[in-house]
Amino acid sequence: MAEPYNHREIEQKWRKEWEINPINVNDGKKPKYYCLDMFPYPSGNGLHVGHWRGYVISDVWSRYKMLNGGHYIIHPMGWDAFGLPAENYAIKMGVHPAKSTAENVANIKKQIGEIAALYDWDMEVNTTDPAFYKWTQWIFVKMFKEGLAYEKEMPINWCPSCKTGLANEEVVNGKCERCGADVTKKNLKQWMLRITKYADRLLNDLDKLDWPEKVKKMQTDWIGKSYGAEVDFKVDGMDETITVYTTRPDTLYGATFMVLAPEHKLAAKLATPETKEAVEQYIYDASMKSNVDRLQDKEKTGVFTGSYAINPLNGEKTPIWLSDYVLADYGTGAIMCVPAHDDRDFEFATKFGIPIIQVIAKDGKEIEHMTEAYTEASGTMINSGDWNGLESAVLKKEAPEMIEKMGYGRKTTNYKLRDWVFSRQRYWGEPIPIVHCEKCGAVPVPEEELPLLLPEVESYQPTGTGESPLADITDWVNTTCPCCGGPAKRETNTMPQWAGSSWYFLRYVDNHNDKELVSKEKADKYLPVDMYIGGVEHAVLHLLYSRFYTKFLYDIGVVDFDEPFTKLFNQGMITGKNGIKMSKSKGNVVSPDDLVRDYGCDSLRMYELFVGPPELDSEWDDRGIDGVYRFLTRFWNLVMDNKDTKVEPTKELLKVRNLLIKTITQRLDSFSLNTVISGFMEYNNKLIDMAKNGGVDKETLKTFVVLIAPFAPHIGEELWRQLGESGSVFHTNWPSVDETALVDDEKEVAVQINGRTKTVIKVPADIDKDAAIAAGKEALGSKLTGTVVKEIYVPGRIINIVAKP
RNA sequence: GCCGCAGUGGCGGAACUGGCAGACGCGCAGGACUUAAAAUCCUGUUGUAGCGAUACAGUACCGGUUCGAUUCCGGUCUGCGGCACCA
Repeated sequence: MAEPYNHREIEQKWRKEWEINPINVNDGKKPKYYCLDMFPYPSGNGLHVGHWRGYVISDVWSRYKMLNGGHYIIHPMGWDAFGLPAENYAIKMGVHPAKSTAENVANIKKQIGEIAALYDWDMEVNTTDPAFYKWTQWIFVKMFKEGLAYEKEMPINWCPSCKTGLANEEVVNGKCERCGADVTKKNLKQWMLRITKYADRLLNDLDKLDWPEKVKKMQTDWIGKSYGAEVDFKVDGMDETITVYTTRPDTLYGATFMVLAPEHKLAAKLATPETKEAVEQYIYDASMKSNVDRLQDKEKTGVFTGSYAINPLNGEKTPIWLSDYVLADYGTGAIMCVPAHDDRDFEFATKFGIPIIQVIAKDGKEIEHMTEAYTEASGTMINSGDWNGLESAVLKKEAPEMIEKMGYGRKTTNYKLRDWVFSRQRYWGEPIPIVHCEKCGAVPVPEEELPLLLPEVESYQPTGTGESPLADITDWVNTTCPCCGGPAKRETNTMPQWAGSSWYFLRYVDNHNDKELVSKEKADKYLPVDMYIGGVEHAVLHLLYSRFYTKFLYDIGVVDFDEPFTKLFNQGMITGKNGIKMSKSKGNVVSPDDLVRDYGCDSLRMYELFVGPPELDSEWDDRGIDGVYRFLTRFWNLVMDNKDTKVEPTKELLKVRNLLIKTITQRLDSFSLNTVISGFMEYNNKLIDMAKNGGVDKETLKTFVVLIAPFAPHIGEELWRQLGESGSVFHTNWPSVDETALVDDEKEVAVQINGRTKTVIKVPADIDKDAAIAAGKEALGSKLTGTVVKEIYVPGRIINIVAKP
């Protein structure tokens, strides 16, 4: 009897051995494969089984790429360590965030070590390391010089709990993405990044990415490109023009009123003496509303300014209203309203008694009593002067140009994407490297003076006034202007957490370079990322920002690719019972540490994958790991009991071996990792059975060991040696399928009557249809009654006899 | 409200391109081994009827296409995710 499976001993043994003789080495000849995990925020809570899953997936994939293709694997790990949680922790405990961050990093690094992943810790980066954020600041300076970073005073999203401004992407349902507090508006001078300049490229280049369609669609929707026209309306009796944006210029004849956002610059000016008071009151009320109030208001409100705009097409006077359903910062902040063909305009017109003119015939006619807007762009134009009789769908496309030719406006496009609010009024972030000089304005810190170090501070407490805690450090704030040498003040806002994570993946491959962000040579050799693995929650935040940064760095010649992540895989979340997200406060966090101790790393790795399809959320159930552990024990026994086998491979054994290779490889390639594990179990059962009845051959056992090695590296390596091999199992080649071994002489075919299976028979693989049908009928015997009307034979699968009684 | 994804045994889930529904695992039941328990091994496990081979029903619901539908089409319900007055 061979020795029993002792996971602790084996795992310790190989962990040590791999440390001395690393298996993933760059000999300069092997092709590279860059497999990247989204780097974690080093939280004090440590890792739970959900974090593990992503890291296991990427490690399995890395090891597979190493075996199948002989790649040198770039598989780094680092720390996204700036940001609010560390700062809040520091405030609470009175400890410097740098200190708590360092402790957390050490702890999580130890936990990650338990996964036995191939991480190359020589490549490690930390966004809070001055040697790293030097380049985060450098990118900002470059953006400033290119006109992509600019200052602007405007009402921004403000989280009253985090006491900082937020980017649009960080506001979810009117609430702060981080803490869930209701987001309000605040007027602040902010640094902005002109991401909108890249809107078209960010949209179009999605086509060349091997990403989940879901994420591409989310980015497409977020960018929100629309096609339409700007139309100029003259204000009656005033020397003013109001420009509106519309995607439905075909309905221009149906515009019966116009609405301006209360923030529109003409809003107050349009008031007449009679309406002045009401208009000013409305503008004031709107300015007091928070995002959440605006979202919760179901009923439309508005006020008539007393002025009229002239529809350029027919000269009609249309009343100008103000309403907060029109957004100030989209399009021109003013819209033409066609109540007959727009739901919102219909609601508004109905409430305030404004005429409704139908200009597109529905089902060929004019509706007598309109109860809702007809929003389809299909039907013939009516009540539309020269445009009568045209098709709405055609006109919708052609109208922008027609309007442009007539001189009433121009063809244009619009985006939902807004520029990126980049200032945070918090301590724990990269200082924005700008100096404000009264004479020279905003001046960047000279590149050779970077990094601009984050100074020590007495209190990290956010001030809540819109100023960063850095503003209190007068001897840091007061400086000289790099431009004129006169007295000047430093920018005291810091960058958002996304700043470092938008480009960190470039730095891993050249993390000690203090002359360049990344050297040309290394960038060419090792970048971009071939496979990026992480949660879907970053679909429009981190993943959009990273694409923007990469495109910018491409434009200024730092890298010669303009998309950072060729392939993306989003793993699902591991949740507690009933799909509840694992969190400390819910008390449902499952720690991997105990499971590793009791079952071993290999078992936990496999179980992480076995719980469900990797792209879907899965509920964690501790009990299931027993099944994987039993499987590994049985597999261990199978190999150990037969390691000295002298059995020659039979035809049957060859077939099983090649089917195993084929099944596992196919499922791996399609990322169906849960069924890879069930496949292993199935073939393990089969081989145990064959071992008892006639035995198994050594080559089949070796093959199995190679296939399982990426999933259970320790047991794989140990059994590989037990089978008499001297080198590492990871330096061998992924086995290939011998198709000739899979050719059958006989096939099992289901015999059906009217599509219902009655029996299964064996037929020669090359049998022809008539013979197959005859064999099927014979097998059915007396079960086949009535008149046969049709006979179907699908080679190797089905014989179906269609009979009528 | 709009867009996307999903709905299969007691549970997690499988089923390649329309071809034997429920692989694999958990749990459960029975048995073997044991003084006993744990571990391990064997057998069974969608429902209904039957001792039984077997028959019928069955992939959220209603309908359609097809020799044949978990898979394709139309409609309904439920759950999850994204967006949310974007003109």
